[in-house]
Amino acid sequence: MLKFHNTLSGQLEEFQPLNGNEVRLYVCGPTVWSYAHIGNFRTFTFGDILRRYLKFKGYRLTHVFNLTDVDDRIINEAAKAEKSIDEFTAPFIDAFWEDSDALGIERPEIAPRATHHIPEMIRIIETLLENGHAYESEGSIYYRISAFPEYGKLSKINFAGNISGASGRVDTDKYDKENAQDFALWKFAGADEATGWDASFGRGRPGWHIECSAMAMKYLGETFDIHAGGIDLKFPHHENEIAQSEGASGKIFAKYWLHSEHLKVEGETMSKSLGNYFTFRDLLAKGYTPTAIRYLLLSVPYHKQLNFTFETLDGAEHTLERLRDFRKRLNEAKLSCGDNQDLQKIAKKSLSDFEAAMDDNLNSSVALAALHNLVREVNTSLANDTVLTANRDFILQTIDKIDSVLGIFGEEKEEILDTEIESLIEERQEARRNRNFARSDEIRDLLSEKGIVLEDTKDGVRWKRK
RNA sequence: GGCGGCGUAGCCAAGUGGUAAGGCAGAGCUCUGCAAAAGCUUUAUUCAUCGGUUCAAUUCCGAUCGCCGCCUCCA
Repeated sequence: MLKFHNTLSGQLEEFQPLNGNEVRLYVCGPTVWSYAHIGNFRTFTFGDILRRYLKFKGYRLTHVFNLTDVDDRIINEAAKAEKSIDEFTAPFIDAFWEDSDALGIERPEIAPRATHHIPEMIRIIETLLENGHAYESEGSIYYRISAFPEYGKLSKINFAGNISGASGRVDTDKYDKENAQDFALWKFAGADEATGWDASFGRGRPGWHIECSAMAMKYLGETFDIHAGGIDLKFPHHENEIAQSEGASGKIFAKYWLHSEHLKVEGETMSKSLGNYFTFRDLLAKGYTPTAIRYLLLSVPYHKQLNFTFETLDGAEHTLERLRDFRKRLNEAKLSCGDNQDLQKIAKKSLSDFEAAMDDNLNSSVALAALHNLVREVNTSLANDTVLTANRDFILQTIDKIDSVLGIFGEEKEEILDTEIESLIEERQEARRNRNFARSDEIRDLLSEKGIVLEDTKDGVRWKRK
């Protein structure tokens, strides 16, 4: 039975879709004003695990993942670069999908962009103006918190206990708002401003939160199943999405709210000033592989902070090598016909352990442990020659099922060596048969320089790339 | 000032009122002509500290120390 920790209730809840076997999922995507960092990708990897696990459970999925391609930062940066918004964001959008694909993050069914949904946002704002949930002030449109008594139900923020502007970010004098907590739905844009859209209530640009309300409701309906995103979006972004959407529709916006915790780097907040800020691309440039990064990102349950360290990332590289070696070895092993019932049981248990772990609010740590236990057991059996042909098929199927969610094994590709290397390996085997170890060691060193590692096993020589 | 989370072996970590998953690193072993690689085994009398509740606490309660986050830029 699949259970999620629902931020809305603050409790672990059994997951029950609103409509039969169909799940409608919205995950907040990136603001495409620069390259996404590994913290961003922790959340997006979580979204991917959520998506894949829902499919694993047999649900039919509509997954919407937005790209925020308009906000003040983008407008300013684009202006600085003397580019249009589209020109400015295009390379970052391309880069984002490139990174995302490399990390094995499945493409969502729908990936809408804010700039393509301005009319939808305008319509919601019109509705909110009509029903008294919004008001105009100095050309901008604000949401009237006092018209939505449930405001705060997601983040559970006690506004009474707060010092106004405790974070130093609230500039209450800047806008003429009825209430300091009221937030902008539409920001006035004067005729001199390059970026603006015309609306019945005046020219301007959308506030940050309205895009998600508009795109979620357009593609998933006024009420849908799951809304997910990073913990920092809980307030104000998601709180405001709820206020806007429910204020306009009068219906519950999303049934389950899932939030992923942040990652830290070497125990500290990731920040540019600390010099521990890494984009996905930074890590690739350091020689790390996308799957190891993915492994690290999913090795800790999404709802707990993850401490990213390079020691762990090095470890993840090795762990993945072990997993891939395992699958390859199992595939290539010379087995006798038959079916070892003990091993079948072990494989079945691993799969059920995996599922039980994921059912428990996506506990990926325990899910990985189930996989590792299977690998260890089968390795032992391989060494004892107790793996039989039927076991291999079943174990490989089990691995495939688990990996349909984790996505860490990668494609099993037939690697081909060039003939020069192949003949060197053959020459070394010949030298070894003739006990010409000087020559065989020489060849081994030569191959090592070429990045080929040899493994002398009792079944012959195996090779792999470093 | 308000609110939330965390502190488990060298590192990353899961976890539960009944005595500590998993991965990496380390060590030992197997294999090997020797290596390497690979595989296996092993690694916390103990879960920040101090009290309390309990037959029993890492797990519940309280205090203390330390770390992280949110309180209208944020994944």
